[in-house]
Amino acid sequence: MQTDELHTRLRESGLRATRQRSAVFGLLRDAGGHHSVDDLVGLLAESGDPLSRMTVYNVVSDLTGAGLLMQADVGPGRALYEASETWHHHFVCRSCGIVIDVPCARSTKPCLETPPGLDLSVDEAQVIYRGLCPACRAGAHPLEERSSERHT
Amino acid sequence: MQTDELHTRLRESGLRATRQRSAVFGLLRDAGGHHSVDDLVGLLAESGDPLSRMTVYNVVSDLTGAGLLMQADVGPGRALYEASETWHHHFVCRSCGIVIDVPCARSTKPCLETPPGLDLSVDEAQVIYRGLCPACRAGAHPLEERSSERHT
DNA sequence: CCTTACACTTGACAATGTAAAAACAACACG
DNA sequence: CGTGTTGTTTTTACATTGTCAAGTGTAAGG
Repeated sequence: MQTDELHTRLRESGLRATRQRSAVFGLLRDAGGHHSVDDLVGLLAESGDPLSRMTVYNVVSDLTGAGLLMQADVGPGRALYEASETWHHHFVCRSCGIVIDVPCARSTKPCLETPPGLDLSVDEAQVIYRGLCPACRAGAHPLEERSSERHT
Repeated sequence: MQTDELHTRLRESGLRATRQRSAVFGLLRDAGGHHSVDDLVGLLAESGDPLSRMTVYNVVSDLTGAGLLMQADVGPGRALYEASETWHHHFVCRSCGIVIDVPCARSTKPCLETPPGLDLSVDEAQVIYRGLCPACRAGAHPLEERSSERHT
């Protein structure tokens, strides 16, 4: 992850290549995973390049609009961002909350269509899988008992 | 939607039948649609039965845990609740933000499985469809221009 | 009725996201 | 290589959403 390559990627996407954008984009690509804005602010401060919270909000918004980042749909609450190249979905553990990427069967978007009869133009369909991760299923993190889930 | 029926539904689900729980449950069933907690607080105040914000948080949490309500996955931000009986997904308009129910092809949960090779026990899969609703596609609400969506 | 466990309320607080204006920097151009 | 324009970053203040803890109230079984 060279500075020059980040610069080029930003310019190619029609954005000005600023130090702050390179820092956020590079961090998300190098660290991988899913990160909230405040998460990124903390990581950047640790790495010796502190950015204001507002700047990180601006940067992730701009980079997401340009397609360089994507917002991970993991339910209500804080927004998570990641730098993956390929479209995929997410598994969220009900017990520990860990987020695990799930490959998408189709490589093109949208990977699912709405049933016929609805006059909706879908350009993207993101799936949230919920359940227990291997560790929690093994009883490693019995933080919350969720017996009596009575969903139909 | 009789008071007695609400009372019975609550008791059947193992919950105490309080005025507040009946009010929230009845409102969501009668009004339909997807509502945030503050939304509900406002509607209840208008209807002459004001409840504290904390109470509404507690009630929707209890009723969701009992399976009487479900949380609608519509992306990061505020949580939305609804009283639908059948499992379904949601379409979210990128322009106006309207949420439209989308029937689920399978009636049993989970309606989607993760690809093989991942050791995950999925009990639920919820899909978020994004795109433009008919009104916005017709140019009725051109609030945001989102040209140059460059997702891979 | 009366008791008791559970629910509701209140007030303060934490976390997350947004708005507006001034200081600053990228980069196209000469 | 300077320089001006335009977009970016920063700061400060604030709005929204959700949580915690302690005290009061009430549903429901005996």
